[in-house]
Amino acid sequence: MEAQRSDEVLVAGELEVRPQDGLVLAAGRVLTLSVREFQLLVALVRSAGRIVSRADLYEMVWGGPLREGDRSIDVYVHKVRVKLETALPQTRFIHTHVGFGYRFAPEASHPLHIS
Amino acid sequence: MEAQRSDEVLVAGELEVRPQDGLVLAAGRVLTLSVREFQLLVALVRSAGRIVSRADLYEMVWGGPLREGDRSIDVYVHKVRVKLETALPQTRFIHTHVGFGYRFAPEASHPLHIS
DNA sequence: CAGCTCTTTCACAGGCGGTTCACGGCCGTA
DNA sequence: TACGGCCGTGAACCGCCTGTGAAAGAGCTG
Repeated sequence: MEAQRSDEVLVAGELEVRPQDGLVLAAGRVLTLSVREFQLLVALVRSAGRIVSRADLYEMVWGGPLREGDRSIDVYVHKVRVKLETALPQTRFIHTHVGFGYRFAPEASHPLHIS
Repeated sequence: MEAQRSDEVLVAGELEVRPQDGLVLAAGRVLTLSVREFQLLVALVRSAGRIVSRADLYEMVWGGPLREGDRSIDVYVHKVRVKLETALPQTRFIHTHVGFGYRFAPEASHPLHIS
């Protein structure tokens, strides 16, 4: 059963998402996202820590099966990344796992140099 | 608390594998593996403690008979070993049994009684 | 209808990953 | 010692996946 979500607040690092209000706060300041961008972010945040396949992500946000050759997800991931990056440059939120999908998790942008 | 049933989690020492999420955690930190590397690791972990022949391993991961002269398994065992070793230097996970195959089991890298 | 924003599609490029090769070390055996 | 099977390992080849800017299409507002 679903949890009571009328006052759901998702927090990830400096990021705060309020699904029912259509509101995103980055370090306390309002982030302006389009509908699709917002839906995608919510889907990712709700799956935080796990890798979500493109097919599942598409199903969650667009509500249908991902068609062959559809790149919408890539484009929107990019758009959301740009906005998150602009607002919180020191943190990376959306991680690509080639062949698997995307994983949402706040991590430092500049981990100690790997040599 | 949330009850998640299909959430199989394989644990071996500091290593944690979540087959359905495509996720591997080493000492709590995300380990990035390619699809093949991940499949191979899952196959090995599911056979933990037993020696698995190359033929069986190939069958499990590649889904077909191992062809004469195919070295893919050796290459991928090496790749996985390198990543596990990098993340958890103090433990050896994949052991070679010459002429038989590989065995997965977390064991200390440096037996202290040998000088 | 005009103009705007949002969404989707297109095209190109770079990088990643799967497979195969090649070389070398180790270990039995003749 | 010489040979051959088995395995470790670095690297090349090449196709596919993903990032990304831009164009085209769809929808909203006045």
